[in-house]
Amino acid sequence: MPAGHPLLSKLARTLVLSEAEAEAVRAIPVESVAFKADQMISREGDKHSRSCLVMEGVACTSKVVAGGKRQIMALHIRGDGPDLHTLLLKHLDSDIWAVSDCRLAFMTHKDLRTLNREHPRLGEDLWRTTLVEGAIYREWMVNVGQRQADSRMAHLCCEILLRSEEAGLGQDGTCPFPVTQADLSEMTAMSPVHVNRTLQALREQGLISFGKGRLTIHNWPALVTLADFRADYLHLPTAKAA
Amino acid sequence: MPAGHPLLSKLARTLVLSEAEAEAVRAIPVESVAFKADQMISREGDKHSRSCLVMEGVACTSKVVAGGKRQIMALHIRGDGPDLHTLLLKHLDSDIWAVSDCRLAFMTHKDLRTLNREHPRLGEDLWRTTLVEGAIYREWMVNVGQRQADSRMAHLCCEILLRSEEAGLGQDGTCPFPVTQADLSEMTAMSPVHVNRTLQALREQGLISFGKGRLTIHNWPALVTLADFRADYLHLPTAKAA
DNA sequence: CGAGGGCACTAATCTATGTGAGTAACACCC
DNA sequence: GGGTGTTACTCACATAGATTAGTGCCCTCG
Repeated sequence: MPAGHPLLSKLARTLVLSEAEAEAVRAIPVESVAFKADQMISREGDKHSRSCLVMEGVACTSKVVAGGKRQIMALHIRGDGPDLHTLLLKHLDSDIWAVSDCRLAFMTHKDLRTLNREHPRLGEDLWRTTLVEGAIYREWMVNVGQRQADSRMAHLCCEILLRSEEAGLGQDGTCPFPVTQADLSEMTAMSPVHVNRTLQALREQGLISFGKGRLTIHNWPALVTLADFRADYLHLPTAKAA
Repeated sequence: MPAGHPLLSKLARTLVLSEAEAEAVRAIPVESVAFKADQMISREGDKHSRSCLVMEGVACTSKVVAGGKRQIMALHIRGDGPDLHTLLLKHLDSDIWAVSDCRLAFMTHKDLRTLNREHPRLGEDLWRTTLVEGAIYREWMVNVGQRQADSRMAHLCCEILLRSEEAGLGQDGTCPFPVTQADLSEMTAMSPVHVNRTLQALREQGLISFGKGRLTIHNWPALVTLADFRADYLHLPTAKAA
């Protein structure tokens, strides 16, 4: 995250802050913590007194089922709040992991509640953020439940690029995407082998390249068509449509 | 919904309201509208100036993908707010349908915003509601992505019973569940044929009965085990554990 | 600079679940 | 009270994708 308070950068994406509001945000102390790839950040059942914002790298929310299989339900990039909901929900119902090396900014619930009380407009934007997350969950469910492997993977790529651009991380059809094929398999609910086949198919069609922690989309319109992608569910302020 | 203001009954599930709070809620005008089974309630892209609460029957949130296949992402029973998020999100990103005949209570965003402003504690509970919904989306994603057909169906049954009990609709292992097998197939992302096979297997094992708009669970512990069901994600105030 | 560990990738085989094409049992309606 | 629509249910067969068991390429670290 560029210099400045991480929460400030996040809010400034959708809001124009008054000086008083900006000051209130800057007053919130932040502890920045680094995590290595595949390190657990929080565990299901944890009771939190702080929430965090992703500053660098990629984190995820996941769950493991009885048989040991794991589903990644959400990917968190710069500006996302993986556990904002613990502000109001007593315990965490999923695990949170670092997917790549990453750095998180922790703020206390107490401070966030005070902000919410004294600057309801900002609290509302935080609430809005959690609602957009919900919209993304819905779309991922559609993806996992109904789309074929190639569309499914294509859809994920479209989303990642748009969200990265929104976070100021990507442009011109390319963005950082430091995840392994095994990670992709847990996001898309396919086997790692099939992820590999599918990526190759997309590559051979000249739609994307993926590797070395980076995703590049070569033919956005074709990918969007294959993916059956409509960006409305991301509720982006900047309406990059086609 | 029993007599009284629908929003009042909903909030009273988790909160003890002061007389002033209760009065503020009762002051909100409600329009009650009936829908027939399979009638669309709202369409993707709609811009709302009102939100609703389910009073009777079952509604769902769903999306249709390019090939025409449909995923039901959420089921809404008495007390649920299928489109509460339109309070802060400009447009709807999914369709909302009546699954069975149902009755909804509509309130204007204006009134809800006023309530939120003047009684932040109540607004917070509404926010909390949307966060629980998010937790349910996460669990459904795990269900659709990782669990086998029988566990998947079992998990859905466990959730429905617990949520129905919480809504005051079911008890002693039985609750109304007015959905068809085709509906179930769209919730679980399996084919209708396979839903039928799976239900029969669960019946033969003496775990559940389902039919005539009603679900009965005969062996809760066994079903919970098969389903790999842990209720924590529902964030119920009454902690019915095992 | 050589060894070990990830990770991408491949190939052969298997299986859970989908598909298509029906029949049977009701419920509603004219 | 027979026609029509809806839902449950069956069977035979097809297939997308899982599984298992690898190989080989880097990168890193000692």
